[in-house]
Amino acid sequence: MTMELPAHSLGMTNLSDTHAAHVVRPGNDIATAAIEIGLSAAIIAVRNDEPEVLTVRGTLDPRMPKGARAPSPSLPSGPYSPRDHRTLDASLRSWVEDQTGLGLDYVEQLYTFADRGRHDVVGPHSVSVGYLALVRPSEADDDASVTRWRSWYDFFPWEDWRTGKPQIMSDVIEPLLLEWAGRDRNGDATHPAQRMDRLHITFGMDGGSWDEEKVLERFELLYEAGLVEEANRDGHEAARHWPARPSLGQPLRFDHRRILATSIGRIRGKIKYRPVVFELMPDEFTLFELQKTVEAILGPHLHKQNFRRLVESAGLVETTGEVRVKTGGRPARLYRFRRKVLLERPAPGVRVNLSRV
Amino acid sequence: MTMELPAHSLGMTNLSDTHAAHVVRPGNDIATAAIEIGLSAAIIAVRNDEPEVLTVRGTLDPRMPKGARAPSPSLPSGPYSPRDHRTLDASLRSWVEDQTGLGLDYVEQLYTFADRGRHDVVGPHSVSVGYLALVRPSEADDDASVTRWRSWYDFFPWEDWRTGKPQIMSDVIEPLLLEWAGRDRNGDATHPAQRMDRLHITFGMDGGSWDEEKVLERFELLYEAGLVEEANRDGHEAARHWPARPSLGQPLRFDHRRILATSIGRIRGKIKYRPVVFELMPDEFTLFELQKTVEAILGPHLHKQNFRRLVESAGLVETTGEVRVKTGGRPARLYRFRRKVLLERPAPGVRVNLSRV
DNA sequence: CCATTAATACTCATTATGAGCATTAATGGG
DNA sequence: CCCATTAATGCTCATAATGAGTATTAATGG
Repeated sequence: MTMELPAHSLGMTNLSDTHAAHVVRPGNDIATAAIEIGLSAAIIAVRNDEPEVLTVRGTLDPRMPKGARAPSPSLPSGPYSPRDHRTLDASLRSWVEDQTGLGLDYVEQLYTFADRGRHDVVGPHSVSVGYLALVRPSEADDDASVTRWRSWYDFFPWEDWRTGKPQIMSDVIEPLLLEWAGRDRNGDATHPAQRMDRLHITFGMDGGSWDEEKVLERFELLYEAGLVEEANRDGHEAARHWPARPSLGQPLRFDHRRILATSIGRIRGKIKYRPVVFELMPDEFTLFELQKTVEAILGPHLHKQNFRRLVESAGLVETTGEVRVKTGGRPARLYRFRRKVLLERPAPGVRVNLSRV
Repeated sequence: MTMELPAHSLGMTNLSDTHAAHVVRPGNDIATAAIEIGLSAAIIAVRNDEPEVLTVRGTLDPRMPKGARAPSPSLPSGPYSPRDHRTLDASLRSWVEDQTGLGLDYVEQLYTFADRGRHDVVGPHSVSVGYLALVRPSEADDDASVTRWRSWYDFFPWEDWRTGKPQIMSDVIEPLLLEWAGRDRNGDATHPAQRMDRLHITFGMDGGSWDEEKVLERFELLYEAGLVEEANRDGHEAARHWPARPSLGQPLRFDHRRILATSIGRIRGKIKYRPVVFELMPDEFTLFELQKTVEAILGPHLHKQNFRRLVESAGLVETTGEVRVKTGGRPARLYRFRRKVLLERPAPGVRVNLSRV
């Protein structure tokens, strides 16, 4: 048997040139500072073709001074309590159910962050474990007054390419980023166009292309450039370079916008090679409804006939025998997810490609 | 523009049917049990076409009774100390350098585990963050007496398909797993062939195919079945069902074999779509050396001519102009990684496919 | 000088992918 | 009741990507 390999990558190559003495300490003794672990979940649903995330309203602390602004909303979150739960997952589900009433089905751990100085909290050191959860529209009711479903583009307006390049990119972001890149040379001449390279890769500026998966990279760059409110909040040095204090998109508390960025990037990537869309669909749906859900997440428009061909030929769905009539045209057949594909999958790994990008 | 979507997945669908009362608690207060965070790294290198991992020898504690067995080796690891390091990464690099003298370049966070009862440690609760690091063979010297490079197949002999299906699969593992699956029905009749389904997916038994990326899933299944030493060590119930106490592969301390399993699965997956192989290569190499490194990781043999075609057409490498002579045949041109591809990458995400598997 | 061993160059059949064109079947108005 | 409109479906086609195989070329070691 032979395989083919794909071809490239951003390569998370971190160049740390630290080379200390070769002191070798055997064994490993775990004994150090006590830390708190916060679990946060970006809970995603697609409702009316709009990708949404469940937020918890920023409530105004009654002890706060009059006229203080309500704090930013946050993602459902809470501490990990090993006393009550054996695993992080279990703890998260429990917290989410307490806070939102939602029983989660699909849950995926994203990343563990521990940036000191990237929260507006004081107190003990905390490490933050981010999760992604997907729920079906039927689960996503709007009753609660404390939680609220919001379009994820409220927080990342520059990610909304559903109708072409968003205005905010050309009008606001690109000029500001160019200015930021311009300040690059002032620093050290060792890295000539380091910043422009990053803009090229992450924002597709200067002739690059837009990679809809690089949501986190873009947010991190905007944070570093001091262009999102969180950077200002955290007292990030770069934020002081802007006299006008620009603030792009709605901020979230703690590092929650970073977790949401990670989630969006992850789901955009995963939807392309794993049948996760079905976690967002009701039991029965038309192929076009399925397509619109995928498009809500990815942005660009898919070729309808080819989408149908792909989904059907891959055996992902089976018809229910019924049709939906009020489509505006010819009635559409209803389908359901064929769970059996999960058992049939041929040789998933055979699709080698080295770095196709 | 239109895109195509791939088609399936194991879908980490966790069915939690917990549906508590819809108690909604606003805000989010972080305040709970103090926990320790352990960082561990699976440091990988390919030396002489053998995929290896750096281990720290299990030293015999002098207080231990005479004749006690030396504890299992472990991965380089240590606690996260927020006082000394701002990020988890920084802390990890520092620990690794202390323990092994290695300055890491490519580092990637894998997963955060927190299974109470899955360590042989007593004391405070600890959460474990696993990392994957890749180093070049030139970095991987064998001097130290405390650390040791070992083939990763020492720990996962069933993963070694380089010369076809490994003996241990047919002779030992499959029979034991079938026995385990047989005990399934005894439990509840609600899940008829649940275990067989899992064997079908993870081990390709009963007509399924072997997915070289499912390293973690296989290890977890063996753990659950009580077939790896760690399950016995942790007092896992399933381990008691085996009178003969089978133990497959070399065990590691704590949950380190799980972290290594995650690493192998991750790198096997990633090498197919990101140019991470080059993190394992010296500056100059022949295309066949590159291929052998990929094969060390993936197992199956690649078609030589097609591999060359892929790598060259993707613009991943450029020739140095020199050749290597002692190849055993015609001299081979030397190549180096073309770092510029990282800036050229077209539209990486355009490769939509929904779930191609 | 020749047999052996790889490296490298090409060719070919099959599939996968990206785009259109054509047909079918509801709906809402004359 | 017929027709224009709007989608859902069905099919065809050109091109690119993949998996395999055959043919050459250039060292090395008797």
